[in-house]
Amino acid sequence: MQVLRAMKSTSVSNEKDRAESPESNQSGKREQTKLANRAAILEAGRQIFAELGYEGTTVRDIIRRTELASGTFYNYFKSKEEVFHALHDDGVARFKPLLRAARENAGQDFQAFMITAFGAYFQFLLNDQTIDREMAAMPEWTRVRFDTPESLALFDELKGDIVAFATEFKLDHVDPELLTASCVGIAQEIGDRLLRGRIKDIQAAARFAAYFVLGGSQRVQSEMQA
Amino acid sequence: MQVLRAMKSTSVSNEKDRAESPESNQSGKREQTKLANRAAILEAGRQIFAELGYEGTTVRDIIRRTELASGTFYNYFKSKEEVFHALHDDGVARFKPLLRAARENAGQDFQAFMITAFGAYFQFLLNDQTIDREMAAMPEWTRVRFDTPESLALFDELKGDIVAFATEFKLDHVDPELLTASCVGIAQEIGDRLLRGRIKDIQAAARFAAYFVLGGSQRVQSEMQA
DNA sequence: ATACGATGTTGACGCGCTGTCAGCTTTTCG
DNA sequence: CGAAAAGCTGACAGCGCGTCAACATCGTAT
Repeated sequence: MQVLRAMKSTSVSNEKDRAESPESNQSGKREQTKLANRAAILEAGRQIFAELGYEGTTVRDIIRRTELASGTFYNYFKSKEEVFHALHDDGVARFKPLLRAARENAGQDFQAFMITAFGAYFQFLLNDQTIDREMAAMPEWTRVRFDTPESLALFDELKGDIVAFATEFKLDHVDPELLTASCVGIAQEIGDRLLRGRIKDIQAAARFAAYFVLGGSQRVQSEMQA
Repeated sequence: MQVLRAMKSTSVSNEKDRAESPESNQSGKREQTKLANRAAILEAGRQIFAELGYEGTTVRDIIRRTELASGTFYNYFKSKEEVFHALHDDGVARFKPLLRAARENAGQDFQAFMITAFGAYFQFLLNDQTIDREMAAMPEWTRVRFDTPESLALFDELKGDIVAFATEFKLDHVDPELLTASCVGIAQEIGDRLLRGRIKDIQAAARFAAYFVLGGSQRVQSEMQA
């Protein structure tokens, strides 16, 4: 059963919409169903992953929480991995503007950028319904990490920002690759501890990370040029 | 077929060993077989994981590369996950003495400790036959990360060392939890890039990381007490 | 309104993996 | 040597996987 049929009973919108706004979005019934099905699978996936963990969930678990037949799943995703990637990319996409805002607001102030960026990341991790948040909360020993193209694009953007600031501040002996890697590593590891409650104070963590990176960069610069 | 039987044909040692050294190690035939079987499974696991990736391998793949029957696997491990953990822990156990050596040799020199420790880690990652090395080389988007008790013990040991140095150097406003997290994050992220060839120079990377941590800690100390 | 192709859904199917267990072989020990 | 213990073996039931022929629904031309 397509999910649209199930929703019809509770939903007020129907064919009239199409009559009133004939060329609004893709609002053929077919398109609507596709969107609804995809959304249903993603939502079911989010729930099941949170309950069973990545390893523990099966495509069947996901589809079972849905009104769809098992075969339908494969019209939308190749595997549970692809579902997870989509969920993950959602999170990345929601975070991206926050990073951009941090850069806009910081102007030429490297320190402000770092504090805002780390703060935004930690805040985002803890508050936003990102799939990674759910997963990190699980007490598993075997974790999964995702490097989707979307993630990598975010890293690249971050690297661009960092290079710009590094140039501005004459950090010409600081390898941007290493610097970006360090920032990412720090963010991930501290973020992980925040999610597990080993660390509590987000603002303190953000300031720590920011000062750490600033001090680290400068020290590397002075040591490396010697 | 137990692997011992297979080895017998090429192995010279046999019952005589037991007669000659009756109470050497656990050298009952039974004990020997158990050791050999376990080792065979681990070795097969190492190969298969490297070939198929963590997600891609099945218990059957592992056991098939062995002369054992499928049921026997479960006398030794509960799942492929447990095999992987054992392999991972092997690596951790081999690295531990290197970290200890770094601390011994450094004496009171925090900088020397950091350079040696990071260097040892990167060297170890690239040279030692650790299972993680094999896996990171694979071009997957979905990675797996392991926090075994063994890993966590290593982190704790590292944290102890770091706290000792932090105390020595009056870094009393630097949260040890955050500092350790940062060191681990930096090591992991740079290590990852080394494994994938995005970064080449191990020594430069080690110095970068060490100076970064030193400078970072000091900056945090001075900012936080203000 | 009707009919017809296009599009998407359904669920049963064959295959392979999982973990178990009764039966058997090998080792240990008296 | 013989009996008991240990542990190996492979068949088995259960389940998840991805596919696909049959079917239902939608879009569109007449």
